[in-house]
Order: sequence, then C-alpha cells, then structure tokens
Amino acid sequence: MHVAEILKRPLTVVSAAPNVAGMRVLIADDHDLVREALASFLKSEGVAEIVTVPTLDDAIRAADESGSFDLVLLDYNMPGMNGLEGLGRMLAANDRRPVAILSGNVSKAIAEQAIRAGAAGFVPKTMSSRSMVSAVRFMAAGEVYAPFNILQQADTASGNLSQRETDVLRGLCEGKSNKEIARSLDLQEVTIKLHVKTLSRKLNAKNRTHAAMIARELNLI
Amino acid sequence: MHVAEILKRPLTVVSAAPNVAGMRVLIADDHDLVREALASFLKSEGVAEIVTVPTLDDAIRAADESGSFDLVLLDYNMPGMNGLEGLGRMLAANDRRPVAILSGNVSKAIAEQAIRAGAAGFVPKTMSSRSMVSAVRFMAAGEVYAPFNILQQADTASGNLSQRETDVLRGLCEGKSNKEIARSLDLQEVTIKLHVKTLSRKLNAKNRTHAAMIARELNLI
DNA sequence: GCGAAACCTATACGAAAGGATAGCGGACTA
DNA sequence: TAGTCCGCTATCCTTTCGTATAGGTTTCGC
Repeated sequence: MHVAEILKRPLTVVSAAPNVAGMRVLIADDHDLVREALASFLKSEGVAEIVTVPTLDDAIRAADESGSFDLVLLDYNMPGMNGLEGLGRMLAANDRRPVAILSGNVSKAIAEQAIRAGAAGFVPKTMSSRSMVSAVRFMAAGEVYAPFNILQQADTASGNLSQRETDVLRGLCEGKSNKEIARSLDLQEVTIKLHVKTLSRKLNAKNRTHAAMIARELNLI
Repeated sequence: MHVAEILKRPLTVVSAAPNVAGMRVLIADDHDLVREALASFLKSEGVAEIVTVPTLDDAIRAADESGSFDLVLLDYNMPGMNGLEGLGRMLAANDRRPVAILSGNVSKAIAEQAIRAGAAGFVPKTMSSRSMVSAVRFMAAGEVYAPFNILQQADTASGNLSQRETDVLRGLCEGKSNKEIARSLDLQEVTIKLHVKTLSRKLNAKNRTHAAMIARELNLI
C-alpha cells in the first residue's frame, strides 16, 4: 500500500476540533510512565481535558460514561487489544470519532493495517513529544496521520504476502499444524503446505518455526 | 528463584551516591517519549546531570567519553541490546557501577536473568514516575531493586526450564532443526528431541513452533 | 552409600512437514 | 480471444518431528 492509497481512504470528519483549547483526549496505555508523559505534555499545550486509562476496557468504559472524545490514543500492546480488534471496539465506543494507534514498535505492517481498519493515525513511541503534540492536533482535526519515514520503509516482506498466506502465517504463529490450519480455513492440507513453502521463501525462513518467529519479529501479524 | 536468593547476590557498591543532588544518570531508550519523560521527572527531582541516548552504542560511548554514571537505565528492547548481552557491555563501560534494566514487558524471567547478570535492578515501564524516581534513588545508592509483585509472579514456566532446555529453546527460536541444534550444542539429535518434548510439555506448547512463540511471548529467551 | 534429579544416548515407529511436479478454474489484461 | 497470473488441489517421495521405551552417567543432598 502506498501513501497515495492510504490518503484515498474516505475520511468521515464527524466533528472538527480546530483549537486545542477545548479538546478532550483519552489516552489508553498500560505503561504508567507513557501515560503520565503524554498527559503532561498535552496538558502543557493547553488541552482542556485528558483522561488516562491502563486498559482497553477502561477506555471503552470512559467513552461510554463521559461521552466521545475528540481523540483517543490506543496503545497497540495493551491488555484487551489483541491486535487491531480493540481498535474496532474503541471506534464504536467513540461514535466513530478519531481513534489513533500508539505503538512501541515502528512497523509499517501495523501502521498500514491500523489505518485500513479506520484508525485516525499511527503514532510510534519513538517520536518526540513535540512531534507527538503536532500529530495529536492533526488527528483531532479529522486528518489521517502516519509518519512519512515509516510508510517509506521497504516492503521487506509484508506487502508481498497474499491474503491467504497471511492467514496461514497467522495459524503458524498460533502453533497450529497444517491440518488444523486447513480445517480453520476450510482448505486442503496440501494447500496449506504450499502456502507455508511459498510464504517461507518470501520471508527467507528456513521452516515454519522460523517463519513464525520472523513474522513476530516484523510484527506482520 | 526467590526474593531471598536474589538478595543473596553479593553487592559491590563501588561508590555510594546518597544525595540525589550531585547524581549523574544515563538513560538509554529508543523511545523519545520515554526518554523525555524520565529525564523531565528526574530533573524535577533535582538530579544534577541527565544524559539521554537512543541506542546502546551511544550509551557506551557516553560512558567512555564523559566517565561513569551513578546509574544507567537501559531499555531491554533497544537497538544493540540483544537480550542481556548489552547489559554486560554497559556494566564494563560504566566501571561496574549500577546499571539497571528498563522494560516494557513485565516479565519475571527477564527480571531474574537481569539481576543474575549483574543488573542493579529491573524497572518496568508500567511503574508510575513517582515509584520510578524512588527506584532510581535506591539503585544509585548501590541497592538492588526489583518490584515485589513481579518476583511474586507464579513460575508459569521459566524457572522450571533447565539450562539445556533453555539452550535448545534458543535454537528453536532461531528456527533451527533438531540436527542443527544438536551440532551447535555438540549433542545427538535424539537428545534434542527429548529436550524439545519435555520443554514443550513444561511450556504447555503443542509443538516446537508453539514453544518458540510462547518463549517469545514470555520473553524467556 | 543412597535416592533424586538432571543430563545424555540408543532403537524404533507413526505422524507431520517439506519439496517437486502437474493439472484445474477464475480473473484480469493485451 | 488468447495469454497469464493466482489460488487451489492432487500425487509422490524424502526428511524431519514427535513419542515411547530403555538404558546409561554425573551431581547433589541426606
């Protein structure tokens, strides 16, 4: 997926929040340190209300109880998220208003998937607080944010994998046998073998275990 | 390993740094946000000099050029660290003075290994800045710090693995075949098979791939 | 010295994975 | 419409894995 394609994604700006002053922001991260840091930086920028929570469930509850936020920042690795499933739940809880993914690992794969899944942006924790504040402002205004350098990353492997191959790879990462993967995808075992072989070649993996580890390493799943 | 055993580790207090005022602290983390947050919190506590760097190599260079620090905080997941190997290098560069491990994942396994390897402590990022500051002060004074609740975690798996099993597990995580692992450990293939079986049982893994993924998940390697 | 535990080896067999080759049908395009 | 790419299936064969059973050694504490 190229930058152009990402930007083609239809934007539904439910409500613009141009000035930082009146903004309500929800930060969900299980790292106390990160929560405090983000909150204090945004506070010093004049964000009106900042709510911080340590889990996805708390985040959803917060949106349910106190109404939707101008922007929600969700940590990718956080209790309850499992992958991007949590993103969908949070989007629903926030009335489809901007929800962005915060992540410790800079991964093009995750960034692309997140934005495809409706995220308002992808914010790596390797960013400085200054850039972070800019991104927050940008996303709260209804724009889609993703660091340019991440999108520029070479497609080492991810983009090359077909949908089926990705499905099979997910099965590998769960430690399933070919037979089990075949059953869950309603395919024949031989087909799975073929996919495992081709996907391993694409990832430069020696075998299924190696492929699974590489997938983990690159955050392909 | 129990708390008592950890505390039995001989402490070599090269130089005590009782008052925070004159302290020099080095923070190495590839997350800009975390660096800035830690630095600002410690600064507000009156730490005299704080140096922050984004990689292990930069950290070692900093210690080489400007002399050893009263405390070094090393992110476990950071370019150049690979596991606890970086800890050893940093300890050498810092004249064996306190070096602590900072980690995003709360893992008893890592905490134990780190302290066994000579770390001044294990600080999870889930800690609040207040606790973090206390821990920093504690470790800079030559004490060994580890959150009690982490050490209390059940030995789901880690402690149960023998040395050999850990070696084999490392091979699994590199995607090696039994034969390759056998060669690298100078053992017979059958022996590796045995270890893979027992280690998989201990980890509740269905097969080698599953075992490798679980090991990654729990940061056993 | 004895038991316990961790470690290593051997043989053997069924299950699973890996690899090669070939054929089929749908989709997309020149 | 023919060519081509892609995904799925099939057959065949070799290698590797997983498991079981049956030993053996060393090390440690009691």
